[in-house]
Amino acid sequence: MPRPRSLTPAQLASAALHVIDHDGLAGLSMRAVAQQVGMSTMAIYRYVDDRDELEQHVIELVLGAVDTTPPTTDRPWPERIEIMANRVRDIVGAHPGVVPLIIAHRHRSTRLLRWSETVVGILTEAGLTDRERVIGLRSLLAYIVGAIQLEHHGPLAGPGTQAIADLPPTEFPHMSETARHARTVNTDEEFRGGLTNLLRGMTSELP
Amino acid sequence: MPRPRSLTPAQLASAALHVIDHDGLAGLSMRAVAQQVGMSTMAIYRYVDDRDELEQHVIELVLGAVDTTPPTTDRPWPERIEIMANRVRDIVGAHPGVVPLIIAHRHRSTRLLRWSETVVGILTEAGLTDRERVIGLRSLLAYIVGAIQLEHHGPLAGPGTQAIADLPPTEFPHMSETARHARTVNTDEEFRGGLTNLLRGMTSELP
DNA sequence: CCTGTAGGTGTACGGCATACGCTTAAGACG
DNA sequence: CGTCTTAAGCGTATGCCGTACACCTACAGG
Repeated sequence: MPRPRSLTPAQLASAALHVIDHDGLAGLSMRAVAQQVGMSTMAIYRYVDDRDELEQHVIELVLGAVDTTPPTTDRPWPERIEIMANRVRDIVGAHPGVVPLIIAHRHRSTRLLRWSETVVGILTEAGLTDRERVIGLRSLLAYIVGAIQLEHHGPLAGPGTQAIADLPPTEFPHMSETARHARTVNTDEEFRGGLTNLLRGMTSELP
Repeated sequence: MPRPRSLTPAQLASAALHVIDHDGLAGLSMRAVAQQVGMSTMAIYRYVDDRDELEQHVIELVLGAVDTTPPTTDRPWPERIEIMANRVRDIVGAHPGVVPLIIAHRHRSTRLLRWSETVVGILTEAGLTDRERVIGLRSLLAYIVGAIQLEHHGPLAGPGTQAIADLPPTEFPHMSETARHARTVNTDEEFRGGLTNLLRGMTSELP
């Protein structure tokens, strides 16, 4: 009976994500999204209650692309966890601006819960105790979230490294030395290296 | 010759921190800080160029309380790293609102650089290679930053756990099971557990 | 006491989220 | 085909925000 909507919710979320990818999270505003979809600012409010809800749709759009099905069980479990971690990093890394949104809205994302479900499943198969699973899931999340943020907010291998390399070597001997080597470690190796350490620590708890 | 300032920069930063502790990072505004110090909004600009600089002063105030001197060397190096990590967590955890600021301004904080200098020093004494030190420092930072954020933005042991425990057990069997046990792991144990795993992984790289 | 300088203030502008009320497009029904 | 109903979409206004700019003024040096 009434006038039909001219936009799907997915189109709206996609427009908001486009704004973020293009102008960063700081560029995200109801006005900018409205312009992106070619509507007035207030028209957006026919689709979402407020900005917060728009953000939720954006992260659901992004995380919706993460494959949450368990990897094949013919590999050792740390490798399977690594696959799960990389799936998140690959998707989220393509949209670094949304990282703060994911942290803020994380407990409301069914997609992330499903990812966690799969991860805990792998940890259970691996034989970890209840307590070890709690700590394992949390520390994986903490590491992944922290690593993605640091990577996309001035990576150590990047312009930040230059600033560190320029530190007075007398006051910061180790840091200026480390910065020299940091350039030779790319971000993939860095992420993988830290994750491997974390997993190795979890493994060594086992009998 | 001119009129003297009626505020020290430290007093200003402290006022801003008070606002953050009281109303969260979202409550931080030039107007709010001005009211806190009993001055007009624009008076703040006699002390800082812009909001960004005010934020830098806040994190320097917070991180300034972190002891960056190397711990006594009579303990094994992973314990010394743990001491360093706990020093940051204790201070920053008391002001969770500033965590996003620390991430944003981290490469400009001399205090955090000094902390890193000490940590890398310990890793060097431990015998890690250049490459391992780069990865070690970065993964420690990533873990600490991520863990503090998760902890103060809906901890798994806390109200967020209830939401997870209420998930349909048929769809999320592992998560609802894990949530039941999560309540018995307090945040200190959680942080310590993940850190221990990470350090164990780094240790096992050694000969 | 006078005066130059910098500290502090008031006002104003453009941008933000969003409440509210209006106009209008278009499917449903006669 | 005409009309009616209902939500879609829009314009305006309010109260936040950071901050530019012009102004007044307290005070240390002379």
